[in-house]
Amino acid sequence: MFTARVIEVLRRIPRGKIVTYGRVAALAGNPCAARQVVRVLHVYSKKEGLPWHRVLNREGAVSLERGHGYEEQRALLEREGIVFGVDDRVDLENCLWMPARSDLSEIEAEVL
DNA sequence: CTCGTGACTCCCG
DNA sequence: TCGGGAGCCACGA
Repeated sequence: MFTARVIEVLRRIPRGKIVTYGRVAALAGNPCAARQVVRVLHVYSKKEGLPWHRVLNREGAVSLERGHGYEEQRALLEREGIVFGVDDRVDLENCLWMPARSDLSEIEAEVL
C-alpha cells in the first residue's frame, strides 16, 4: 500500500534533514503522487506522530500559508538546526535527506 | 464505478 | 521572473 510506504519513509527522516513531497512520493514508489503525500500527512501525521514539519516543497520552502501553520513548521525546523535563508528557503544541497539503501530495504520489510 | 480532494509540480505565455 | 492552468493520483464517501 502506497500510504503505508509513505508513512514508513516519513518515519525515517532524521532530525535536521528534510525531504520534498515529490521525493517522499518517489521513495514510496510513485514519483507522480506528491499530492498523495499531502493527504497522508493530513490523515496520519497526528495519529502516527509523523515528523510532518520535515516535508517541504520543491523549492525548499514551507508550503503552508502564514497564519495557518507556516510559523509553527518553520519554528520546528529551526529548532532542529535547519536554517532558512533570506528568501525563506532552506539549502536543499545540505538539508535534503538522502536515504541509504539500508533505509529503503527497511521500508520494504516494514510494509510487506 | 464515479467523484472530490489536496501542505504538489510541470509547463507555457 | 511570475502567475495561471493543467496534469497526476491514492483513497474514502
